Amino acid sequence: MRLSTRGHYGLKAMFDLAQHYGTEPIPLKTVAERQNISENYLEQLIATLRKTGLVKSVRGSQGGYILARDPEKITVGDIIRVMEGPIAPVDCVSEIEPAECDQSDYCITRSVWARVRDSLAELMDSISLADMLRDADKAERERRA
Amino acid sequence: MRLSTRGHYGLKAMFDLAQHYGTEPIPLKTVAERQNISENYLEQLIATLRKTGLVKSVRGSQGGYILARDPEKITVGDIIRVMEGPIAPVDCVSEIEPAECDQSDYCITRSVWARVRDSLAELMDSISLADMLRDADKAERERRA
DNA sequence: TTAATTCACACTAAATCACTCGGGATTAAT
DNA sequence: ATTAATCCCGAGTGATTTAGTGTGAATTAA
Repeated sequence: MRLSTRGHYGLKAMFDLAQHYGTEPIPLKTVAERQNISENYLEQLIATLRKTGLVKSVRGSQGGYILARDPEKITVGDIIRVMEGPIAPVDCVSEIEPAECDQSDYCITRSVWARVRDSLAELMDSISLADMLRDADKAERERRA
Repeated sequence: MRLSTRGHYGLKAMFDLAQHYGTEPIPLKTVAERQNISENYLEQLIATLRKTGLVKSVRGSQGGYILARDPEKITVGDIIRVMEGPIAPVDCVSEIEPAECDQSDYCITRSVWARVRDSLAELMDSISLADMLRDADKAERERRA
């Protein structure tokens, strides 16, 4: 039950952009340095985020990336689905196009994985980037207190 | 967020043994055929289950495998931890020995994955093989009705 | 014109996955 | 005592995925 670095880094990068939402575009290099991710690799990952409409790019000097919409309207689930594919502990309970399975009618393990899938999806869909910003703020205040 | 076949097949095999708990030992061949898993491969997997004390084996002719304890006392979480390792969407929130991370103090994405881990663990620990047997029973009755 | 940047695409070493295979050890049944 | 059924063990393997690197072209602000 692990995420690959795609999802892991993807969320980090999106959170970084959320922390600078509303300002100038952030160059990838900056995000990569701040989040400690290989720039070349992150370039590939953010291409996915751009193609699926989660971020927008500004080309040329002084360019960079910005969130495509308000942090309130982007959830962890959105990002993970884009970076890792549909939520599916096993193929036969994929959110989209569940794989055929010889015994799907009476397979009880399948229903366990469906519950796991739903629980994962519900949790990840309930956390927005804005929620994370608020948590970061709170943690920051507590650290200073 | 996928399980490998280790966890998937592991649970299937354990559920199969649960369905025959209290009778003679079940030969691996039978489990493999019923669950549609390669016998050679399942042999490897069940070795893990035996070494960690979830099943017991009876060697020799008429031998096979039996659950090491009551289905009520074995949870999906027990099986998945044995087959897939500690629950950990990302290494820095592993249930055991979380990997060091340069920014663990203030990393908000980390706290997201900790919540995901806890939610996964709570759900999987709450489902026992006995629960699954009851569900199977219920489904069976409904199918006949 | 230059420097900073995104964008596209090809490549790759290492790890993991999902097995197969061969053969030895143990034991019930005959 | 022999046979057949079974567990047990370790080695090997092809395919896929992972986590990158590298090269160079296109775009644009300064």
